[in-house]
Amino acid sequence: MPRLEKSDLQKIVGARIQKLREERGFTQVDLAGKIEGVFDTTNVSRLESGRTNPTLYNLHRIAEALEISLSELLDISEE
Amino acid sequence: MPRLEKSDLQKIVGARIQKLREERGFTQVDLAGKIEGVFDTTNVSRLESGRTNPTLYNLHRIAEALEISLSELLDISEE
DNA sequence: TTGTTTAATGCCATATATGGCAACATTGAA
DNA sequence: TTCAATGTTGCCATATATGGCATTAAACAA
Repeated sequence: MPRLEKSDLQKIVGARIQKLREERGFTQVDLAGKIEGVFDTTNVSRLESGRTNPTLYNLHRIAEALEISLSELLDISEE
Repeated sequence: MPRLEKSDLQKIVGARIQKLREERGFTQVDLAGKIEGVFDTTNVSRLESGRTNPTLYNLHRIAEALEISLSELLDISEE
């Protein structure tokens, strides 16, 4: 399969975050609230829709809030 | 174990990149050259030393260059 | 209908990741 | 010694992630 472009990677990871969030019955506001420290709900929406290129630390904080490891959050081998 | 702070996470991931790079016998210049597109060697040094908070796409490109999955690159369960 | 919840989006300001280059120190080979 | 290779750091400019807020729209309930 071809190289994953930046925007495609963002979309895949964003869709994965959304799927994991919905599986837990969280709204975007819920998720932002569970994330350690400051995290704007606007950012949840942007990340889930793949509009931005998230940082390591934010991915880590999202994984924490979803109670999953960073490695599992970024396991996109099924995509 | 306590929450991982931002700078600690950066250091752990940076050390992991360095370890994987050295296992492959690459210099920082080699690694930067193997990364798809533009990637400055200065950035390799900064990321390995944990001074910056890398983005998803750059972590993906580094994983590609190291011929490892993104998920494996970020598997820090041993740290 | 009206009101609420949820999510997306536009805008702006700020913080910071990165590119790029120069300077420097260290190491080891010639 | 001199030279090259390697890595770090400081600096600056640019790109972009994020915070924060307002607006909009859809879905649904009262």
